[in-house]
Amino acid sequence: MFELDVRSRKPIYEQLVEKLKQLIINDVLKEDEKLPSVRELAQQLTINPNTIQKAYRELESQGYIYSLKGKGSFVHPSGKVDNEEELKKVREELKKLFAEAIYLGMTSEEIAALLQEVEGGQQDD
Amino acid sequence: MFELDVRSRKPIYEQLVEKLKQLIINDVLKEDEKLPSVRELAQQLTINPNTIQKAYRELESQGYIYSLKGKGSFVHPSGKVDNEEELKKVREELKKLFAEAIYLGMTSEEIAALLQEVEGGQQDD
DNA sequence: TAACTGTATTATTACTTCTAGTACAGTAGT
DNA sequence: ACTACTGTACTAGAAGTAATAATACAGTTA
Repeated sequence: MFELDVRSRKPIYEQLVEKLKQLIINDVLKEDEKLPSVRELAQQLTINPNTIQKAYRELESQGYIYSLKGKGSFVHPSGKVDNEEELKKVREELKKLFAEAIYLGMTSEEIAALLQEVEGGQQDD
Repeated sequence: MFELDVRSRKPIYEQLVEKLKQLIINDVLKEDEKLPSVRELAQQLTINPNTIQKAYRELESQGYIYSLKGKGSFVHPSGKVDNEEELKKVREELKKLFAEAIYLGMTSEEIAALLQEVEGGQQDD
């Protein structure tokens, strides 16, 4: 499914959250699609089930997946995500990153071009 | 100068790097301005000098400040920062964040508006 | 009932952060 | 030369976090 860098300074469960988020955002994992079970994914990646669960819990609290006891964990339908808290964080991060990009010499045109690139890729894939 | 959240999950030195970066980017700390010495800032914030040094070392490696033995640490002039590695990271982060923002329901117009806002604030303050 | 699912708890190990103390080297003013 | 600043480096230990391991409980499905 994907790889993790165990030697990284970043915690494994954070890497997992990021990777899964990317897969969901880029529609590799479709709406309501079932994710691998905690134990199954743990076996595939040869890491502890508790670590997987921690990542799933985080993803659920951020609104990216939902979990049903006895059934499994599923991708939260994109349109129905209503996470104002998460949106606020993203806006703040965007502002910081814009300031940083400009400081490092990027023009707003370059940045806008990146945005268009990503926007196009969303429908396409 | 600023405050740190010791109870945060984030390492103190990382918080320090972020805060100082913001001050530099937003021109609160001007070009070639002298930063507080390692020991001085440590005393002000009541944290260990080694922690400050770690933050300064990180900021220097990212091109935001430069340090002169016996003299002090200073803000790197913005125009002369040429950190292609850092720029690459920022581009990647921007792409991820754009995808995430769109997924959470932001339109590219909203995102572009944020960019304009930040761009205007750079000259203004 | 059996075999799956998520979830929770406790204990232990491993790793990172942070602190503490010390030391060395360069700069500036006296 | 002396003093008092600067940055930098190193070792050792304490404290906190991440990751593992083992177990248990609850809900679903066939």
